[in-house]
Formats: sequence, structure tokens, C-alpha cells
Amino acid sequence: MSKSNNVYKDAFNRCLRLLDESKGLPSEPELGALLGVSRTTVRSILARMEETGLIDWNKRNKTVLRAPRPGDFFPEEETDSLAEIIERSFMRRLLAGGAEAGMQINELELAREIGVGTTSVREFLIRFSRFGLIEKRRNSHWVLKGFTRAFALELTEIREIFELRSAAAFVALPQESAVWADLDRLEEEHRQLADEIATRFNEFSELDERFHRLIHRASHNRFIVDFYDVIAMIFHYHYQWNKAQERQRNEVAIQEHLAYIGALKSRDPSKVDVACRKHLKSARQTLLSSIPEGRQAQPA
Amino acid sequence: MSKSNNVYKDAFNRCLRLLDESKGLPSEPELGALLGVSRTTVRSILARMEETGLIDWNKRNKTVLRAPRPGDFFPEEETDSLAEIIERSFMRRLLAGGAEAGMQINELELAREIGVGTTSVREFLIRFSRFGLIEKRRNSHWVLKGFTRAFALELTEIREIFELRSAAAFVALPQESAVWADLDRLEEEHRQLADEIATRFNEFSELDERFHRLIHRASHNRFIVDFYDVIAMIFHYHYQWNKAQERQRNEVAIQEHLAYIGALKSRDPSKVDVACRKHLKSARQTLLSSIPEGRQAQPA
DNA sequence: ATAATGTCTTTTATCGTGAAAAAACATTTT
DNA sequence: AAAATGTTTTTTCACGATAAAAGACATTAT
Repeated sequence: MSKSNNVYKDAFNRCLRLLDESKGLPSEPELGALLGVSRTTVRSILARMEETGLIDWNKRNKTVLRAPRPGDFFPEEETDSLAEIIERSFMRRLLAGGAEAGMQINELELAREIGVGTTSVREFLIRFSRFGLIEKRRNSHWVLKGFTRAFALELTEIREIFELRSAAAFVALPQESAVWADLDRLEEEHRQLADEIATRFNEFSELDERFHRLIHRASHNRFIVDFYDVIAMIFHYHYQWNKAQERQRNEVAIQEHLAYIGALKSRDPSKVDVACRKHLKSARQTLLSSIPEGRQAQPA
Repeated sequence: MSKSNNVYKDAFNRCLRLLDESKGLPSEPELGALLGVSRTTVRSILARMEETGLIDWNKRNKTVLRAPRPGDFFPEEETDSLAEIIERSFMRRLLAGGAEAGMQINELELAREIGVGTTSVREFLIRFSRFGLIEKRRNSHWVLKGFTRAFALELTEIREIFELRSAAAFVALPQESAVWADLDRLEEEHRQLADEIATRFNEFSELDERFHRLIHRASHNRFIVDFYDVIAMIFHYHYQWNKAQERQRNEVAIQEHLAYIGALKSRDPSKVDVACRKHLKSARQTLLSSIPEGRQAQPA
């Protein structure tokens, strides 16, 4: 089967959404930059759009003939990369099944179950290993360390060290730095979300990540910035899994963020320290409360 | 070509070294545990030892017939795993050649040059990426970030945060903990090395790693422990590369370690803090001095 | 002359395959 | 019966092959 053309399908769908806005399309290189794909892929997209009567395409003249219909889109599930498919599948087993710590992970079995080649599974496991949830036995199988209380504590310990440092570095940034404008924009987004919390509370997760990444970037340290990948991954799945009091939790977190942003804008290191500590403490509590004492997450 | 039998060859060589000590060999499972390989491999080893007249093997009776000769060993270079071969080859290019930051890395070219399959190179690069020296462009090539001054500073910043924490955790360990005996043993090894520094200075690197890993383990945090892999990798190649004043550098480091060990044994947190800071500062200096201002390491 | 399009080449992503090594199962020995 | 040896099955590791996607080069249009 070789390789799926999900890059093309995903870019095609995104291109469809661009279509109905402005009549006429930019040049091939411009489109490529816009969609984050090569010209080769852009041309495949344009070819299909012409075939299905969406556009008229003759060299540099690209005229939009009609608005895209739901049937024009590729199914969502065909736009995921193999890595995403494997990750989701693996995390589901990890969180939702009786995934005991110490259990061994079988590449071949995983590959068969997901319906992919062993190579892809191997590469996924290697990439995933940096999250500290699995470990390789030399010349042998992987061992699941489990999403345990100890894991959550070790993770949050590092998170707190890194974020306090980054926040301190943040306030030391010069007034001209672009981060202050970014921070203002994020503050505004927080206020809007707070106002419409009743309907949009599930949009917090994404805002949360952008906010913390902005702060971590101030550390100017790749290891700190990269470590946020671990946190983001864990919180991503944790949010998907633990929906208990989601709205209330997010409401609290938004207020904590606003206080934290206020402290950053005051440029007073001790205020920042206090606000940061407070928020991280409650984030830790939230994570810990989803892990029953001495065991991992249980099925629904 | 499929897969090389380096596991077997390496275990065979190690088994040869065990041979001349005690006449007679333990049972297959015991040998497996001793060599860290499966019984399948143990049996291949025994089969060859019988074939080459090294032992007489009949079920559980294994008699050593003669001492191993140099010709009995497999050549050293055949005992390395593919991952080791690729890493060495890659690091040589990185440190010894004009490896400019921003340069792109070509999997296929690397594979051809080293004479291995692309899969192995891909897996190596994925594993290696956690060291922060390379970065992947989605659906495209890897980019070399370079062994620069910035890298060294970011690395040592984290190292210092983690080690100060670990050292503080170390002194808080109860008297009964086994680490104190480990520390005593390491202290003794340091003293011996200090006495014979003229001839054995190149053995320091390995002792250094064991010492710091012992301290990091006291953190009881997998992210801290795992981070030492990054440091160990960098220092390993750094030591191989930068031989300038090696003896003198190591002599100084040993004395710093001894002071550090003394501080730990005193169990006085502030003394530990001072000794740890001092050693880490000079370790940072050593690393930085090998990286010319604004550029990476230069060829010999 | 610059920037687009058209065409061709190279590289990446993924699979199936086969040998090495591990692991599981069956049989024998102490 | 426990622990070894003997045998078979399964899994890991690494390769070459192939389609998707990127990238390079040649050509044409503004």
C-alpha cells in the first residue's frame, strides 16, 4: 500500500475552505506557502478542482466556478497522518483499557491491530518514548510505565521549575519585544472566552497551550520549549478523557490566567512568581485528581 | 542483508573472557543472565565454542578444554550495533567536518554513505532528535541546528538546575539508603584515579558519568534522570574530540568531585550547593572553551 | 529580468519480507 | 518438583521496493 496521500487530501480540504472567500486563486508557489505543501501537491489539488468543476484552470488564470459543496471534501478520517492515527489508537488503549504498569508492548500486535506496518509503529514508539511513559528493553520489547500518580508528580515538578524560570525571563524582556503585543492579544482572547464561557468552555484547552508556549519561549532554551510538548500531549489526552466539571475547571483556569497575565504586565517578578505558582498548583491538582490513588485512569 | 548478528558476536567475545577464569561453565539460563542475552544466543555461542575446540559440551556438562586465543575473538568492529555505527558516523561528520548550522540532512545520502538501510538512519535521527541538535521539517528533511555556543549554554543551564536539585535531594536521603555506600565506593575510585592520574587520566570520563548519574538518581524524577543522557552524549563526544589539556582538566575535575563528595557526606545543604556550583561552573567552561566564538568545533 | 508554469529527479514515508534474537512450550535430567 | 536442556513459535531488526511529496531544472509569460 506504500504511502497514503493524506497530505494532499488534507491540503485539498483546506484549500476548499479558502475558495469561497475570494474569487480567483493565487499563483502555485503562493498557494503552496499558504497551505504548507509543495507545488507538486498544489498542482494535484488544482487538477482535481478543475476535474470536479470547482474551478477553471488555464495556466495562471484560475477562476472559481462554484462554491464547494459538502461532497467535495475528502472524509476527515482520510486526512490524518499515520503518526496521528497510531498515537490516537495507542493513547486510547493506554487510558481507556486495563493498561497496567509493567505490561509489555508488542510492536507486531500493535501494528496488526491498527492495520499498519511495523516500521511506523516502531518509529512512533521511539518518538513517544521521550514522554517518559514507555521504556525499551535492549534487543527486546517495550515496557509500559503507566500513566500513574508518580508520573504526574514528576511531570509537574519539571513543569513548575521550567515555567517559573520562563515567567521570570518573560518580565525581563524589553518593552519593544513583540511578546507584549502577543500577550495583549491573548489577554483579550481570554476575556472573550470568559464572557462566553457557557458555550465555548471547550475552546480553553487550545488557548491554554498557546499561552503557556508563549511564556516558555521567553526562556530561550530549546530544552524548556521542547519539554512543553510532553505537557501538551498529556493535557491534550487528559482533557479528552476527564470531562468532569470541565466547564468549572476552565472557568477557574481562565481567571488564574488573567491574574497571571496581569502580573506579567506589571513586570513585578514577585507578583509573577505568586500568580504563576498559584496557577500551576491548581493545574497539578486537576491532573492528579484524574488519577485514582495508586492506580491509573479507569475505563468509563 | 537483513540483520547482523552482532549481539551474538559481542556476547561470544564477552563469554570468551569469562572462560579462562573458572573452569566449567554455568547452566544456559545462568549464562544468558550473565551476558544479558537469550538462551537462543547462549546456545549459538556454546555451539561455536564446541566447534572451535574451546569446550566440550554435552548437555549440562561443559568442560573448558583450552584458554581462548586472540584468533578466537570476533573482530571488535563486528560487535557494534547498527545504531552505534550510525551514531559514531553521524557525530564524526557533525564535529569534524564543515557541519554548518542550518544545513539540511539527507536520510538517503547518510544511509548510502554509511552503507545501511534508510529505515535505520530514520530511526536513529528520531532517537537523536531529543538531544536538540537536529529538527525535523514536516514531510521533509531534517535540519542541523549545530553544536553551537547557544546549544552549550542551553544544555548547561538545564544541567545546573537539575543537578543542584538532585544534589539537594541526595543529602536528604536517609542514612540507611544504599546510595551512601555507592558514594563511598566512588570516592575511593576517585582517590585511586587521582593517585595514578599520570597513566590513567583517560579513565575519568567514565567515572564522571557514573558519579553524576548517582546524584541525578536521587531526584527520583525520570525527566531529570533521562536528561543526563543528553549531557552524557555531548560530553562523550566532546572528550573524544577535545584532547587539549585533557590530563590537567581531569585532574582538576577529580579534585572538584572529591570536594563535592565531601560536601554530600557532610549532609550540609549549603556546602553541597557551593561545591556543586563550583564544579558545574568549571564543567561549563571546559565545554564552552571547545566551541570557538559564534562557530562550531573545527577540524584538527 | 522576474516570476510564473511545465517537466523531471530526488527524497521521504510506508510496506512486505527474511534473518537474528527472544520467548514460549515440551521434554528430560537431577 | 524444580531446573535444566531440546524444540518451536513469535518478535524484533533491518533491508529493498514503491507511491506520495518535495525539490530542482527548464521553459514560458508578464
